[in-house]
Amino acid sequence: MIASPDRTPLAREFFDRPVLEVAPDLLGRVLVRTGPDGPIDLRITEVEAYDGANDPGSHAYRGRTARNGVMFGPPGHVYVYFTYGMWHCMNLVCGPEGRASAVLLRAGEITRGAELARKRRVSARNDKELAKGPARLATALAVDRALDGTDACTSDASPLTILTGTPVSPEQVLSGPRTGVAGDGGAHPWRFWIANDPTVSPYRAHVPRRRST
DNA sequence: CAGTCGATTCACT
DNA sequence: GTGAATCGACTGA
Repeated sequence: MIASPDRTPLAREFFDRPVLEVAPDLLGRVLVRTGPDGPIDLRITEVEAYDGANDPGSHAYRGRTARNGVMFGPPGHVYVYFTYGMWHCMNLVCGPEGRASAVLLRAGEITRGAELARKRRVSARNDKELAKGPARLATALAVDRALDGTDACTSDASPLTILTGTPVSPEQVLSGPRTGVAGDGGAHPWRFWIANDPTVSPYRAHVPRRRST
C-alpha cells in the first residue's frame, strides 16, 4: 500500500546537516506553497547540492554578495535567484550556518493544485512537465525574489513550508553530475533524483555561450 | 563602467 | 539539434 504523506513540517535540524546528506533526503518530501490564488503541493523528485565556498559551481564560491546573502544565513530558509533575464530558481539552505550550502529544487510532481499550476505553466504539454526543471518548478509555484529568505520550517502563515512527506528508500535514489554546471564543479555527482520518476528533468551538460561580437 | 555570462526554457528546423 | 530571448549580477580595468 502507498503511505499517505506526512503533513508534519520538517524541523530545522533536518536542514542543519551537511548538504550532501540533506539533498537525497529531500526526495519524496512535500513543499507546500500557499498564496492568494490557492495552495499547491509539490512532491520533490530531483535536487542538486551546492556546497558554498568549496564548490566552484556554487553562487557562494566567491563569497557573500547582495544576491546570495541568504545562503550564509540559517538553515531551512529559501534562497531564490533570478537568471537568464527571465527565470527564477529556488534552493533550501543547509548547515552549518555560514557554510553557504544549499539544495536546488530541480523538479517535482504537483500533487495538489494542478489546475492553478497549469494556468501558470501554459506551455506545459502535460502535467508531468508542470515542474520538470528548476525554473518551471518556480514558475508553477509562483516563486520569485520576493520570497528570498522565507523560512520553510515555520508552518504558520508562511508562503513556503516543507513537510515530512514520504521519504524514498536509498535504492530508489540515483545520482549523477549536476546539470548545466561549468568547469571543475561539473565533475561531482551531486544531482539526486528518484529512479524512474516521469517528472525528473533530462540531464544537459554545460554549454558555453557563443560570443556575440 | 563596459563586457560577459548564466544552477534555463521555448520555438523552430 | 540549434539558436534566441532577456537582464541583473559580477568581474576586471
